[in-house]
Amino acid sequence: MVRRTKAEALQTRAQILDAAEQVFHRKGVLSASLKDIASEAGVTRGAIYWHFKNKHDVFMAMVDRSRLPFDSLAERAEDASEPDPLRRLREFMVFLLQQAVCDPGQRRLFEIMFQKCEFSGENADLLDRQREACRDSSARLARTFANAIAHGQLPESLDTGKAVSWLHSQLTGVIMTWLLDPEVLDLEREATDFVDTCLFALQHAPSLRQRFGD
Amino acid sequence: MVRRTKAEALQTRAQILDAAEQVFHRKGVLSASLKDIASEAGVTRGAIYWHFKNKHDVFMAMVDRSRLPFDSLAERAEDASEPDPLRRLREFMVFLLQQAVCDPGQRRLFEIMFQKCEFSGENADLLDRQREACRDSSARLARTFANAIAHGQLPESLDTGKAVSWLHSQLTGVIMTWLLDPEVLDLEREATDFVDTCLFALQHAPSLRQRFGD
DNA sequence: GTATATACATTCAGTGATGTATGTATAGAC
DNA sequence: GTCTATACATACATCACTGAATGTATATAC
Repeated sequence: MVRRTKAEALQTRAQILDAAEQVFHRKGVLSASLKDIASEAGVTRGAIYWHFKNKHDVFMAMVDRSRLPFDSLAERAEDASEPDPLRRLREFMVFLLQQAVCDPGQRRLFEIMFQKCEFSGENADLLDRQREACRDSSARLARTFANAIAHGQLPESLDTGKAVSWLHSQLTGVIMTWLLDPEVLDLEREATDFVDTCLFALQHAPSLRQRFGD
Repeated sequence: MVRRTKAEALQTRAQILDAAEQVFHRKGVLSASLKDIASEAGVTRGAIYWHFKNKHDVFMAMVDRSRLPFDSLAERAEDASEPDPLRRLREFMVFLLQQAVCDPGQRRLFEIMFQKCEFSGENADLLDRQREACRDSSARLARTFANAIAHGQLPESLDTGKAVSWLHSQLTGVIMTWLLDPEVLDLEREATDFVDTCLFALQHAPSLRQRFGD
């Protein structure tokens, strides 16, 4: 059977990306061959080369496809008319962590990016894109902090730059640590405590305040 | 020229490991070929196959070689007779971060492990070893915390298990974030503030205390 | 209804990497 | 001084993967 309809072709494309996710997760992005992906998807390499330029292209498409559903939540926190931005931020962080635990696809993606991917050669630009995404979310965080400060939920003297990179490190680190050893951490249970600890430090730690010596 | 003396052979071995570190860092562990490493080291693949079984063996040897010099510092913090364990812990953490910034070899190692390595196939056991190392250092941290609690430097109600994994996440995260975007973080300057924020949370955050509901 | 572009499957040549086998000159044991 | 194990270099066979070329049957445009 050949020459599917357009809808079927789109489905084939999606199958390939699903298969790629599985195979990348199982064997690593570089160790995975297009043959592996093809047989996992139930097609031949020809189908992959029809839809994509090469393996790197498949990988990029797979990453792009998972534009996180977090945007809407994050946007509410940085909305200036939001009366309780800190609570939104808390919700967002907890949701992010819970999602990593409960959504297998999300977890697989994290594992691929953190453990099953070599950022070298062609994949090096993936690092650039992560950097950009990181800066984007940092800008959002900064706006959220400003919002919370305006509402008296965070101290005015908070060094927002420091606080942003600090909070970012937190989230990255806890996800990494959990991925490495899920037995030890039990992220699902401790997510709220973890987030609360972060927020507590933001509110009260003197070392996150601005310095006068600068 | 062939058949070097034993000392020269050891030096050749070290050269190969140095070269491997460079090439792994530049091209990624999996993308790097033994030919690359050999020419970087100024030898042929024959020399590598004499000293090592295969590329994976080279990689393992390279990782093992860098048994961190942190042990002595960490040991002092968990020594029960240490009068100021929290200060030792602080010193240790600051030293760790400063080392990541200032020692290029250390930084290269971090970048290789975090960004230039696929933990799949043969490399999967590297993950296991990291997990073990992580558990080891967690046990040390737990002893250090107990020590600090005994000295009244941390609250008795501190949930040490939670605190350990929390602190571990911190360090992992800040190193990852810094590696991803050194421009944004300036870890060298902010290392002490970062550590102080961690310690502050340990001392004061209610969400790191034990719960009665359990 | 025909033509053409589409959505793949199949085949093939080329490439680079690996592991091993072999060559070789010397260090060190005796 | 001879002999053997050592410390490599060189040469070779193999293999998997890639990318492109070709084949082909059918949607779809007209």
